Amino acid sequence: MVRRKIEIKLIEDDAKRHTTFTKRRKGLEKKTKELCHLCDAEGAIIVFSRAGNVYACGNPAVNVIVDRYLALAEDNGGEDRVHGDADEEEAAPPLTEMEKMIVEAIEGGRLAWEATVRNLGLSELAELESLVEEAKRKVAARAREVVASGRGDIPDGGI
Amino acid sequence: MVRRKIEIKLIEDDAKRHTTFTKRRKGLEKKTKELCHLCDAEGAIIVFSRAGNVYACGNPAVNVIVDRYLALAEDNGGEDRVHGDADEEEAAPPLTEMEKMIVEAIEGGRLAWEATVRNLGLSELAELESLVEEAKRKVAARAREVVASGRGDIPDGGI
DNA sequence: GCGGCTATATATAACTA
DNA sequence: TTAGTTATATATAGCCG
Repeated sequence: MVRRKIEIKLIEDDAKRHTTFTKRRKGLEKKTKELCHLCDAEGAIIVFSRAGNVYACGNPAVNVIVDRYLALAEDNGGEDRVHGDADEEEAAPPLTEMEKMIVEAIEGGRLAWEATVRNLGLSELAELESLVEEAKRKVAARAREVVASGRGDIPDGGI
Repeated sequence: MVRRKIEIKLIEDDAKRHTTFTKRRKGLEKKTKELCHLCDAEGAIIVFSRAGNVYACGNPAVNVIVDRYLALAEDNGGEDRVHGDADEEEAAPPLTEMEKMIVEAIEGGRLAWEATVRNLGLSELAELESLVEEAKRKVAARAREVVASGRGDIPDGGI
């Protein structure tokens, strides 16, 4: 894909293969997140390297996606590829409203604390309150950092 | 990515969002397969559209990948120890206490304030800061509410 | 082995049929 | 809608430090 086109076949050289694995895996993760953000979708990617290491990332969480997939797969006989097609858009959201809000709040950078907070108990509230305090400090610190560096743009292609 | 750059934010228009979803999903599937072939890896990608439809593909099979993932996740007490996760790598700063606590307090999912904040520009920071402020007020308000009602449990399952 | 740095190969947003 | 087309934005293979 770049300075020279390559065939999609096993890369024999260990070092090269590992480098490619790392780069492409990161690219996949980035694109997975982009898809979720752009389309209000939820997904996860799980990859096992040849060495057996696991790399997974997902929105809202890999476990959530996996569990839901398994639940549906049972109904479908566990096919390699499940389809639901695109005609009946606007079906019931798979996630609860609260989950969606949290996802949006956190992943999308927009907060919907109202609903989130409403579902917390006393202990969680106390904990969360201090966390919010801390979060505020970090945001402020980062803001100063940005101002100090004289830049107001986004450092890298971050999502 | 093309005739005009777009920001990675929810696409409001239904038709456009769906088109993008389809194209990007296919692109992801293609790249997932390429990664597997190039690096002798095994992986799967699972995506739920907003409508709740599932799209999954993997090598050797989604179920195999999913099962192996779950087996590993169990040994590790969840996905916390799994390599890649949300917005940044494990290589980067480890989870802060704040992150861990928020994760626990809210959903058991994951987020990475540190990484998120690090990728924000000035305007986004300003916005986030005010949101954090607001969140703090709401948490406090809710805390008083809970105390007043003499209960510390969760109102109801939904929202 | 990681983090840049290009030069290309791909992916894909907007458009058209 | 569901496909092609095209012009750009991204991803990334091969190198370096």
